[in-house]
Amino acid sequence: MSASSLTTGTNHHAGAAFPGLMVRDPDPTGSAACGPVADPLATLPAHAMAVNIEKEQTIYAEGSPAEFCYRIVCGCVRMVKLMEDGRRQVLEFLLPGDLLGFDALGTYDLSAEAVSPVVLHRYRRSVVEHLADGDPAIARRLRVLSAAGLRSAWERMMLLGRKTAVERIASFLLEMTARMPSGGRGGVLLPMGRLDIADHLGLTMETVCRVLSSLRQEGTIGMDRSVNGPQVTIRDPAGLQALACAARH
Amino acid sequence: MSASSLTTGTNHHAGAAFPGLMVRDPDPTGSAACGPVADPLATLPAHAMAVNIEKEQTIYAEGSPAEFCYRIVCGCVRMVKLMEDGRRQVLEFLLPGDLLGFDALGTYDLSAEAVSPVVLHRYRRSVVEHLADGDPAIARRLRVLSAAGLRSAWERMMLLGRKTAVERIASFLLEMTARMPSGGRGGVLLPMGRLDIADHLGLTMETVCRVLSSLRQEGTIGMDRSVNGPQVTIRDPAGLQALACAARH
DNA sequence: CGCAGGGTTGATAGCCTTCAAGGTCTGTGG
DNA sequence: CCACAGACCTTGAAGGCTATCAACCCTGCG
Repeated sequence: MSASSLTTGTNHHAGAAFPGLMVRDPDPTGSAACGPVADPLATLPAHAMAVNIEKEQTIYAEGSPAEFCYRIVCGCVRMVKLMEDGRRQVLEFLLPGDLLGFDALGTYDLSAEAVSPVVLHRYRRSVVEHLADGDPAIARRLRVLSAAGLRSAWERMMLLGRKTAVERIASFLLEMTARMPSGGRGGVLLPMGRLDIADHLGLTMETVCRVLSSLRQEGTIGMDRSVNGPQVTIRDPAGLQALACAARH
Repeated sequence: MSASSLTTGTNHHAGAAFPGLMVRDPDPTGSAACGPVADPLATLPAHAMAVNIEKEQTIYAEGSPAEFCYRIVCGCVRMVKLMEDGRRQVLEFLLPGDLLGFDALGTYDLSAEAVSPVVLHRYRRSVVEHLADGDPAIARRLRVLSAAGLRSAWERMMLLGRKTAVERIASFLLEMTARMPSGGRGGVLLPMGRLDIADHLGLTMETVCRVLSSLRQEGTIGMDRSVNGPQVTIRDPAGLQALACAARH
């Protein structure tokens, strides 16, 4: 939204286009925005190297040295944390335009895995750090990105700590429709499976299924089987919105 | 003058003048640390203004314009998010040495409230931003702080999404003992009430009580009533550690 | 056609919440 | 000194929400 030049082409892989760093970005300049300003990170792509990742493959693993950071060109990535026990938490899903690894600190603290086939631009972290040292605007931009990450983490902590299953699913669907390219109107094509959604929302696969089914029966959403996976359609956005926040009995 | 002047007031681990935005800070210099390096933020206190806050008073409210940021000199602060519904999530507790508001973006996204009487150093955010623009080391330091905040947020999301009540309490006690000044050995004096703990861990007050009671009966912890509140003593750290991670069935 | 993987639905159990009552300590005033 | 109110904490009993276990469906594929 903020960088309109980006969203013009649906599949912005056209070499010249340099999309902004994050899909939703409250304030690209960090403060006192006055009209459309060039993204300080626009020079970054000059240092990029394209990388293709197959579905279900690991981009980087928790604990490994953080040498690179990435920008997603297309596809969907999940950020994962595991317990020895096997329990899993998907901390977030990343979509085209999102950045990953920019906030690493020596080693990665999360694993990054491809939910679908993914195309990335890869940058050397040392290069990015060097650029930031030389340009306060870039440094500021990186701080803004981290701050945005913190905000979304806090929002999700509220979801995990205090919301019911129905509220979590409703919130998730609304968030995804807002972030997905085709999210303008009804349909969302969720690239991730039920288990990924469950591990993202602190639920089980079965509960996710049950809630989705009941939402469909109530007419709040629709579910079809598209060619490349299950498609969810929002039939009653207002209803979903109501469920997402205030749905305690 | 120097950073040490800040920490003198509180018995805080020496050297770590600025333990992460929220918690501990793995690598103060950002990367390639070679021995003890002066904290880039050491010059900050020159711009500080001391502020006293009474117990249960609000330092700043969610949604209000973010004009200031703070460093805690002594006392305990809780960062809170509310739903219209009244449900509450305590996203984190901040202790002496911790920073708050440095990651704000126009407006505060969380409320900051004093759990106990609190003394703060207050900085104007515009000043901090200006300093960061002029000194890459400071800018880098701020990025490291945000990254540390993200890590602790991810850790807590795992806790909220996937851990049982016993595991949450055990994790919480261990984290607090590690962070509290007197945490070297057995006892921790928890400054916050049961309800705050519950809202931090995504539980109810009653569940917190029950789990603490059962831990006491098992001899894992001890509970005494000190002059300024309930005191928890860790009698079996290894046992707690075991409960914190693997306690399913 | 059989198989494998993901998704859906059902029955039961368990963890935690909810509702409720009792307990302990502190401070205040008679 | 004692009574009493109030805040906070603790414990008990019942119920609900979600997990667990299990079966079944559906699609794609060899």
